[in-house]
Amino acid sequence: MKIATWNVNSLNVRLPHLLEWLRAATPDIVALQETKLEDARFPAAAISELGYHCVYSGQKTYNGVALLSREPARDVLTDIPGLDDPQRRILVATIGDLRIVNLYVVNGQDVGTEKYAYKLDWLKKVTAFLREELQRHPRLIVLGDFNIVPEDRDIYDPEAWRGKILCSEPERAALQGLFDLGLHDSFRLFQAEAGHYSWWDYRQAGYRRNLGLRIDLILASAALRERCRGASIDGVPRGWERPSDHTPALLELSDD
DNA sequence: ATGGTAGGCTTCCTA
Repeated sequence: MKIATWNVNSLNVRLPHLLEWLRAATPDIVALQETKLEDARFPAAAISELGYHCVYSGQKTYNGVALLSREPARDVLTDIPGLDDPQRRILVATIGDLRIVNLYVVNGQDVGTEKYAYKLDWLKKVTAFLREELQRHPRLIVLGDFNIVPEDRDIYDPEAWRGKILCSEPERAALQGLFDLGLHDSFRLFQAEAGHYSWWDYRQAGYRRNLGLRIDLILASAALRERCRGASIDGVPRGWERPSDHTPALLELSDD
């Protein structure tokens, strides 16, 4: 089965891209971020026509997460213990025999700002939740827009970004905290090369110049590691007209 | 140090 994550940067604008990509890529589970839609405006009908069930947690203008799946989602959570957050950034559900956690991690704006402190606090609380969730659900997938560059090989110019937002040591330490729970960056189970990216800034012709970052990740728990068959980034949608600034990341998992 | 582009219901905020 294929599991994917994609920050669509407005599902209202990107719905045609999403539908085209679903037809082409035929994923079984898709986590979306930055839908920027209130739940009443979620385009469930258009998506269900392609054979997907939808659950979503959205808000006007900002944030918003959704899960699309061939099988219906069960035991859905939009809020987690210890994190009282009006921002819609988390969606947890059981799909088949997998527990899925879709995250739109806080961007953090700039190191040292209020939003940066919120990012680190948010990550601390989500990590505590995931530690518990792994006890309840060993077959756990945590995926989404992490807004953290894991390593120097995941960014076009590591020296220019050293210590900056998305690359700072406290952010990388927070991501390492997730790895320490036994969650594996599935892309790196299959690909060691530098130069594979999932996001390019709209500004300064970032995509044309390939000034990319790999910040969209699919983490697989230790119990799922043996079922991982391949991981990839589908760069095609980033090249379409009026694209999201992110492109989808994928994980292929065997059925058992 | 700043600004560049994109999306939203906006005369700026977020990324």
